[in-house]
Amino acid sequence: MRRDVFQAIADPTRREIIGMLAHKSLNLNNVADQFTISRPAISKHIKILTECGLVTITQQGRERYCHADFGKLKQVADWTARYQKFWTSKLDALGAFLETDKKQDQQK
Amino acid sequence: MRRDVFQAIADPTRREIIGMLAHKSLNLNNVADQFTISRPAISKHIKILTECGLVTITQQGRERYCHADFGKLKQVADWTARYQKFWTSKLDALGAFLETDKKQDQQK
DNA sequence: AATTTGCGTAACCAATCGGTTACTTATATA
DNA sequence: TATATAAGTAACCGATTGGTTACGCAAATT
Repeated sequence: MRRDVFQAIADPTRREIIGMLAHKSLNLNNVADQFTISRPAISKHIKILTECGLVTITQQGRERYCHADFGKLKQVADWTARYQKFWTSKLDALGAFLETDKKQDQQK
Repeated sequence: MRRDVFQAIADPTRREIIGMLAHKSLNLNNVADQFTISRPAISKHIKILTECGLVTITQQGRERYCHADFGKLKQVADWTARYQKFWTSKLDALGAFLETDKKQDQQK
Protein backbone atom coordinates (compact mmCIF):
# COMPACT_ATOMS: atom_id res chain seq x y z
CA MET A 1 0.00 0.00 0.00
CA ARG A 2 1.16 3.46 -0.84
CA ARG A 3 1.35 5.97 2.00
CA ASP A 4 2.01 9.66 2.31
CA VAL A 5 5.03 10.31 4.50
CA PHE A 6 3.55 13.62 5.70
CA GLN A 7 0.54 11.77 6.99
CA ALA A 8 2.73 9.08 8.54
CA ILE A 9 4.73 11.56 10.63
CA ALA A 10 1.61 13.46 11.65
CA ASP A 11 1.12 11.11 14.60
CA PRO A 12 3.33 11.89 17.63
CA THR A 13 3.61 8.21 18.61
CA ARG A 14 5.00 7.38 15.16
CA ARG A 15 7.50 10.24 15.40
CA GLU A 16 8.59 8.86 18.74
CA ILE A 17 9.02 5.40 17.24
CA ILE A 18 11.22 6.86 14.51
CA GLY A 19 13.30 8.62 17.12
CA MET A 20 13.75 5.39 19.04
CA LEU A 21 14.69 3.38 15.98
CA ALA A 22 17.19 6.04 14.94
CA HIS A 23 19.04 5.34 18.13
CA LYS A 24 18.79 1.57 17.91
CA SER A 25 16.92 -1.02 15.85
CA LEU A 26 14.41 -2.95 17.91
CA ASN A 27 12.00 -5.80 17.55
CA LEU A 28 8.31 -5.05 17.80
CA ASN A 29 7.84 -5.99 21.44
CA ASN A 30 10.84 -3.91 22.44
CA VAL A 31 9.23 -0.95 20.76
CA ALA A 32 5.87 -1.63 22.40
CA ASP A 33 7.50 -1.89 25.82
CA GLN A 34 8.42 1.80 25.66
CA PHE A 35 4.79 2.85 25.35
CA THR A 36 1.71 2.53 27.49
CA ILE A 37 -0.53 1.65 24.53
CA SER A 38 -1.01 -1.97 23.52
CA ARG A 39 1.25 -4.08 21.32
CA PRO A 40 -1.30 -4.35 18.49
CA ALA A 41 -1.53 -0.55 18.44
CA ILE A 42 2.23 -0.35 17.98
CA SER A 43 2.04 -3.07 15.35
CA LYS A 44 -0.35 -0.90 13.37
CA HIS A 45 1.91 2.14 13.67
CA ILE A 46 4.88 0.12 12.48
CA LYS A 47 2.83 -1.13 9.55
CA ILE A 48 2.01 2.41 8.51
CA LEU A 49 5.67 3.38 8.82
CA THR A 50 6.76 0.47 6.64
CA GLU A 51 4.06 1.26 4.07
CA CYS A 52 5.58 4.66 3.47
CA GLY A 53 9.16 3.40 3.62
CA LEU A 54 10.20 5.04 6.88
CA VAL A 55 10.77 1.68 8.54
CA THR A 56 12.03 -1.63 7.17
CA ILE A 57 11.63 -5.04 8.75
CA THR A 58 14.07 -7.94 8.88
CA GLN A 59 12.67 -11.19 10.13
CA GLN A 60 14.90 -12.98 12.60
CA GLY A 61 13.27 -16.22 13.68
CA ARG A 62 10.03 -15.30 15.31
CA GLU A 63 11.20 -11.75 15.90
CA ARG A 64 10.83 -8.85 13.51
CA TYR A 65 13.49 -6.19 13.78
CA CYS A 66 12.43 -2.68 12.87
CA HIS A 67 14.99 -0.33 11.35
CA ALA A 68 14.46 3.34 10.60
CA ASP A 69 15.00 4.31 6.97
CA PHE A 70 15.28 8.06 6.71
CA GLY A 71 15.40 8.44 2.94
CA LYS A 72 11.76 9.37 2.67
CA LEU A 73 12.22 12.13 5.23
CA LYS A 74 14.08 14.02 2.52
CA GLN A 75 10.71 14.64 0.93
CA VAL A 76 9.61 16.50 4.07
CA ALA A 77 12.92 18.31 4.44
CA ASP A 78 12.76 19.45 0.81
CA TRP A 79 9.26 20.79 1.25
CA THR A 80 10.10 22.81 4.34
CA ALA A 81 13.35 23.97 2.75
CA ARG A 82 11.33 25.79 0.11
CA TYR A 83 10.17 28.18 2.82
CA GLN A 84 13.31 28.17 4.92
CA LYS A 85 14.35 31.56 3.62
CA PHE A 86 11.36 33.05 5.44
CA TRP A 87 12.62 32.18 8.88
CA THR A 88 16.42 31.90 8.72
CA SER A 89 19.49 34.10 8.62
CA LYS A 90 19.89 37.65 7.39
CA LEU A 91 17.18 37.15 4.85
CA ASP A 92 14.66 37.39 7.66
CA ALA A 93 14.41 41.16 7.49
CA LEU A 94 14.30 41.21 3.72
CA GLY A 95 11.71 38.45 3.64
CA ALA A 96 9.56 40.27 6.15
CA PHE A 97 9.86 43.45 4.13
CA LEU A 98 8.88 41.77 0.87
CA GLU A 99 5.92 40.15 2.56
CA THR A 100 4.71 43.47 3.95
CA ASP A 101 5.25 45.11 0.61
CA LYS A 102 3.29 42.42 -1.15
CA LYS A 103 0.40 42.71 1.27
CA GLN A 104 0.14 46.45 0.96
CA ASP A 105 0.28 46.15 -2.78
CA GLN A 106 -2.61 43.79 -3.10
CA GLN A 107 -4.78 45.10 -0.30
CA LYS A 108 -4.83 48.50 -1.94
CA MET B 1 -7.20 26.17 20.03
CA ARG B 2 -3.81 24.57 20.02
CA ARG B 3 -2.84 22.56 16.95
CA ASP B 4 0.05 20.36 15.97
CA VAL B 5 1.85 21.71 12.92
CA PHE B 6 2.76 18.16 11.80
CA GLN B 7 -0.89 17.25 11.73
CA ALA B 8 -1.74 20.49 9.93
CA ILE B 9 0.64 19.83 7.05
CA ALA B 10 -0.44 16.20 6.75
CA ASP B 11 -3.25 17.21 4.42
CA PRO B 12 -2.16 17.82 0.80
CA THR B 13 -4.77 20.53 0.26
CA ARG B 14 -3.39 22.47 3.20
CA ARG B 15 0.15 22.11 1.88
CA GLU B 16 -1.08 23.47 -1.44
CA ILE B 17 -2.70 26.42 0.30
CA ILE B 18 0.57 27.19 2.07
CA GLY B 19 2.37 27.05 -1.27
CA MET B 20 -0.11 29.46 -2.80
CA LEU B 21 0.07 31.88 0.08
CA ALA B 22 3.86 31.81 -0.02
CA HIS B 23 3.66 33.22 -3.51
CA LYS B 24 0.98 35.78 -2.74
CA SER B 25 -1.39 36.58 0.11
CA LEU B 26 -5.00 36.03 -0.84
CA ASN B 27 -8.46 36.48 0.58
CA LEU B 28 -10.48 33.38 1.33
CA ASN B 29 -12.52 33.32 -1.86
CA ASN B 30 -9.41 33.77 -3.96
CA VAL B 31 -7.96 30.71 -2.27
CA ALA B 32 -11.16 28.72 -2.75
CA ASP B 33 -11.25 29.64 -6.46
CA GLN B 34 -8.07 27.64 -7.03
CA PHE B 35 -9.68 24.43 -5.80
CA THR B 36 -12.61 22.32 -6.87
CA ILE B 37 -13.81 21.77 -3.31
CA SER B 38 -16.30 24.16 -1.73
CA ARG B 39 -15.56 27.45 -0.01
CA PRO B 40 -16.61 26.21 3.46
CA ALA B 41 -14.16 23.33 3.07
CA ILE B 42 -11.37 25.82 2.36
CA SER B 43 -12.57 27.95 5.26
CA LYS B 44 -12.08 24.98 7.57
CA HIS B 45 -8.60 24.30 6.22
CA ILE B 46 -7.63 27.94 6.73
CA LYS B 47 -8.97 27.78 10.25
CA ILE B 48 -6.77 24.79 11.05
CA LEU B 49 -3.78 26.56 9.53
CA THR B 50 -4.39 29.66 11.64
CA GLU B 51 -4.87 27.55 14.77
CA CYS B 52 -1.35 26.22 14.48
CA GLY B 53 0.13 29.55 13.42
CA LEU B 54 0.96 28.69 9.82
CA VAL B 55 -1.46 31.31 8.49
CA THR B 56 -2.44 34.70 9.84
CA ILE B 57 -5.51 36.71 8.89
CA THR B 58 -5.88 40.45 8.41
CA GLN B 59 -9.42 41.68 8.05
CA GLN B 60 -9.88 44.23 5.29
CA GLY B 61 -13.52 45.31 5.17
CA ARG B 62 -15.56 42.21 4.46
CA GLU B 63 -12.50 40.42 3.12
CA ARG B 64 -10.06 38.36 5.16
CA TYR B 65 -6.58 38.24 3.76
CA CYS B 66 -4.62 35.09 4.49
CA HIS B 67 -0.87 35.30 4.88
CA ALA B 68 1.50 32.40 5.26
CA ASP B 69 3.63 32.52 8.41
CA PHE B 70 6.46 30.04 8.09
CA GLY B 71 7.91 30.33 11.58
CA LYS B 72 6.22 27.17 12.77
CA LEU B 73 7.66 25.22 9.86
CA LYS B 74 11.00 25.47 11.62
CA GLN B 75 9.67 22.91 14.06
CA VAL B 76 9.29 20.44 11.19
CA ALA B 77 12.60 21.37 9.62
CA ASP B 78 14.37 20.89 12.94
CA TRP B 79 12.82 17.49 13.43
CA THR B 80 13.83 16.22 9.99
CA ALA B 81 17.27 17.81 10.36
CA ARG B 82 17.97 15.46 13.27
CA TYR B 83 18.03 12.61 10.76
CA GLN B 84 19.46 14.48 7.81
CA LYS B 85 22.88 12.92 8.28
CA PHE B 86 21.34 9.60 7.31
CA TRP B 87 20.54 10.63 3.78
CA THR B 88 22.90 13.44 2.78
CA SER B 89 26.46 13.91 1.63
CA LYS B 90 29.43 11.65 2.06
CA LEU B 91 28.20 10.52 5.42
CA ASP B 92 25.71 8.32 3.60
CA ALA B 93 28.10 5.42 3.34
CA LEU B 94 29.31 5.80 6.89
CA GLY B 95 25.77 6.13 8.19
CA ALA B 96 24.71 3.04 6.30
CA PHE B 97 27.70 1.17 7.65
CA LEU B 98 27.01 2.17 11.24
CA GLU B 99 23.39 1.17 10.85
CA THR B 100 24.32 -2.23 9.48
CA ASP B 101 26.88 -2.66 12.20
CA LYS B 102 24.35 -1.79 14.86
CA LYS B 103 21.82 -4.25 13.45
CA GLN B 104 24.27 -7.12 13.33
CA ASP B 105 25.32 -6.30 16.84
CA GLN B 106 21.91 -6.56 18.34
CA GLN B 107 20.50 -9.33 16.23
CA LYS B 108 23.28 -11.60 17.32
C1' DA C 1 5.58 -33.07 23.94
C1' DA C 2 3.89 -29.19 26.34
C1' DT C 3 4.38 -24.40 27.16
C1' DT C 4 5.85 -19.85 26.45
C1' DT C 5 6.84 -16.08 23.48
C1' DG C 6 6.56 -12.82 19.42
C1' DC C 7 3.50 -10.97 16.54
C1' DG C 8 -0.19 -10.59 12.90
C1' DT C 9 -5.03 -9.89 12.39
C1' DA C 10 -10.00 -9.61 12.92
C1' DA C 11 -13.81 -7.36 15.01
C1' DC C 12 -15.21 -3.69 17.24
C1' DC C 13 -15.49 1.21 19.10
C1' DA C 14 -15.62 6.30 19.75
C1' DA C 15 -13.61 10.33 17.93
C1' DT C 16 -11.89 12.94 14.25
C1' DC C 17 -11.58 14.26 9.36
C1' DG C 18 -12.77 16.19 5.11
C1' DG C 19 -16.34 17.12 2.67
C1' DT C 20 -21.27 18.80 1.67
C1' DT C 21 -25.65 22.02 1.69
C1' DA C 22 -28.23 25.54 3.87
C1' DC C 23 -28.43 29.57 6.44
C1' DT C 24 -26.87 34.01 8.46
C1' DT C 25 -24.50 38.25 8.98
C1' DA C 26 -21.88 42.17 7.60
C1' DT C 27 -19.95 45.01 4.11
C1' DA C 28 -20.05 47.03 -0.66
C1' DT C 29 -22.26 48.48 -4.54
C1' DA C 30 -26.06 49.87 -7.96
C1' DT D 1 -32.71 51.32 -0.26
C1' DA D 2 -32.28 47.05 -2.53
C1' DT D 3 -29.00 43.81 -4.01
C1' DA D 4 -24.75 41.42 -4.44
C1' DT D 5 -20.71 39.69 -2.28
C1' DA D 6 -17.36 37.77 1.42
C1' DA D 7 -17.21 34.65 4.70
C1' DG D 8 -18.43 32.25 9.25
C1' DT D 9 -21.13 28.47 11.03
C1' DA D 10 -24.37 24.72 11.94
C1' DA D 11 -25.98 20.27 10.76
C1' DC D 12 -25.09 16.43 8.59
C1' DC D 13 -22.48 12.51 6.20
C1' DG D 14 -19.34 8.60 5.14
C1' DA D 15 -14.54 7.32 5.66
C1' DT D 16 -10.53 7.11 8.36
C1' DT D 17 -7.95 7.05 12.71
C1' DG D 18 -6.15 5.29 16.85
C1' DG D 19 -7.20 2.57 20.18
C1' DT D 20 -9.04 -1.87 22.39
C1' DT D 21 -9.77 -7.17 23.33
C1' DA D 22 -9.70 -11.76 21.64
C1' DC D 23 -7.80 -15.11 18.89
C1' DG D 24 -4.48 -17.85 16.08
C1' DC D 25 -0.08 -19.43 14.61
C1' DA D 26 4.76 -20.27 14.25
C1' DA D 27 9.14 -20.33 16.60
C1' DA D 28 11.69 -21.01 20.83
C1' DT D 29 12.13 -22.98 25.32
C1' DT D 30 11.35 -26.37 29.06
